[in-house]
Amino acid sequence: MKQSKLLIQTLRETPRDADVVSQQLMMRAGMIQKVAAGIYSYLPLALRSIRKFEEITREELAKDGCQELLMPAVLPADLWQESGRWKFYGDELLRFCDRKAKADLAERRQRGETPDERDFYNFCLGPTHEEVITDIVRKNVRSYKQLPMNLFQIQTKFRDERRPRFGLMRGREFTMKDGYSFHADDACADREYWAMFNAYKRIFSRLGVKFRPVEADSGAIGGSFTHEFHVLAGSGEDAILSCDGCEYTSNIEKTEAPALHAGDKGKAFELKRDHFVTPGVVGQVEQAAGMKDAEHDGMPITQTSKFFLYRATFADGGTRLVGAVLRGDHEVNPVKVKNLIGAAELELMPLEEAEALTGAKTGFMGPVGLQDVTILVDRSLEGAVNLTCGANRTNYHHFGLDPARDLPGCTFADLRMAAEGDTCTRCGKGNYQSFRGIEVGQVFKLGVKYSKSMGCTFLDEQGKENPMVMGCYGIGITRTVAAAIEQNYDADGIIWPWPIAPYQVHVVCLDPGSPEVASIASQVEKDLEAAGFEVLHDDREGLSPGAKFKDADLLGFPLRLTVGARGLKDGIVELRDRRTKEVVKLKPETAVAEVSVARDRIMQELETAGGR
RNA sequence: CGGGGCGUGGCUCAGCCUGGUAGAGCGCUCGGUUCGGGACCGAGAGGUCGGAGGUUCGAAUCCUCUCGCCCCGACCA
Repeated sequence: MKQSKLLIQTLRETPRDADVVSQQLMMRAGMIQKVAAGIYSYLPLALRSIRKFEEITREELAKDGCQELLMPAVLPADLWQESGRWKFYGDELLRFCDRKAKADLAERRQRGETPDERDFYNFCLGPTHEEVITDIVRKNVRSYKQLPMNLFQIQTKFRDERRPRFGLMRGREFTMKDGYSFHADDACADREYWAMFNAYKRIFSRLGVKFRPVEADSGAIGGSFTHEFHVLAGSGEDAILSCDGCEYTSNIEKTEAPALHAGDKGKAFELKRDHFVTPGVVGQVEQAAGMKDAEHDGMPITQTSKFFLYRATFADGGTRLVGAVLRGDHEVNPVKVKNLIGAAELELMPLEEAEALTGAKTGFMGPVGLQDVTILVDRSLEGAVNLTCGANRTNYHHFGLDPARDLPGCTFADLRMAAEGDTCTRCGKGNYQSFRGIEVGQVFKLGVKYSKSMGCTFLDEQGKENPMVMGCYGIGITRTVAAAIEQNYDADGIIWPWPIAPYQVHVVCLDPGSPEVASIASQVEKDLEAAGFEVLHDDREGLSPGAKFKDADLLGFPLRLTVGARGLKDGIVELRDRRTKEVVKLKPETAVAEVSVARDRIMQELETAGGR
């Protein structure tokens, strides 16, 4: 491909509205162009990478017998009502109405009525396709003999994100591989789950990025278990903890926190209800230092406690107040609190309300004596005595708290945000290490949630009707391509992993005005293409060598082959590795052989550097 | 949705406070000199200053409303 004919405009400066590296580089490299917030055109270079990753995905899924199909992006409301999600999905579901519903709406308005327009929405843009696939399967599959079945599609999805950002990483429109499996029983669904887990490991390994499968939170009503696949990158939005002694790797939202020693486990004092006057003491550090009496001159921070008030909302619409008690230097993990009580939503109580409820300013709230509040205590405080806590009276703290004694009916559980350095709860030997990750895939055991609500059943060997057990498996295709850049770039531009590079070799001709040089460059281009390499030939005239090199670095193809009059005087061209910047001088006739050697070396490095 | 910021040639920005001929750099076109890490000279093309209304003799500039975009928070491939 001749670069002079390629649709591309590189930018020297970073567009102002690009905020993450992948977006900045893709825009500067002329790969994507923004059309609206979170909505992008994929220009030729970007599309090549996207297609390559799709192909890797297809090939690996085919090995597990998955079948590709394609469902519509525009979906009728009926199906979503059947699963119940029309009501619960929220504003991320972009809903609209067709001409018939519009006419109905207009007619009602004509009659002087003021109907709610939302009641007339009868279509949506699909953010995910459980409903449609379940509908297809229930219509076409009736017998256990046809199961299991694993179906997938690669399709443009739309989610009306509250805040689209980060370019392709969190767009509103994006390309996703979504797969769904159907099974006669749980055991079979579990086997498929692990088959997909392994397929995903193969897919991301082939991609050539560092990644981790991590145990994730499946939510209170979610399936029984789930793994997320994360590309490791400093700019990732998710925190991951990974044990350095075993395989346990999990999203910090879910990571089990070990119980740590807390408080004084010796002789218990009475809860001193006469309060310690602690004016101006809000933080735990001051609280610990401020606890003084005849026998104590301050305390360790591990003997203080902190308290959070939440309002939990349940699926049935009911609400409940929940108080969480943790050691003073620990962080609360709201996801654990939410899952423990089985809430659908959990929100930190607004400060004014919490102050009204407890009768104390922030910093002086505590769990003792609160009515109608479910009290949860982190398990690190189990057995602890002589803790301090807010006294629910401004400028006062209690001293001598024993949760088991002073908080009747409280529940001890793991409420804490695990932290780097904590001892692993699985092996008990290693310590957690922390990483940042970009979630690019998820495998999820759905169970019978959709098959039950939508009547997706089969006849078993006894002729008895059963709901199918389902699993679902997603990969954010466009996000993954962006994530690969987030992980692989330098000050000069992108460093493409070989398997998804738009082109593999960039032939840069420095003197296209010279017929001899131009013809050798074209010959090298032809030779490489004939050998199966994908080549972009920078044949543009009138640009200085520096400008061409800058562009080549920005585009970031793995290998650059420089063809210039200077080198050809000595009969050589130069092959440069984008990542290592190493240069090999070679004769043009040996280009194919040398490029092959370089490719083999790069692929070898990818294999050793990948995920585990 | 709450809080903050920004909309001026394709890109980055100045001009706005204090109203009076719409600017610079990059990119693009043409000519010339250059030519191994974003060269130089000259000549060009390209903008209803996000939109609507208002104040004024006169608005990119002041006022009102609106739309879009970006950042920070609660949600997610």
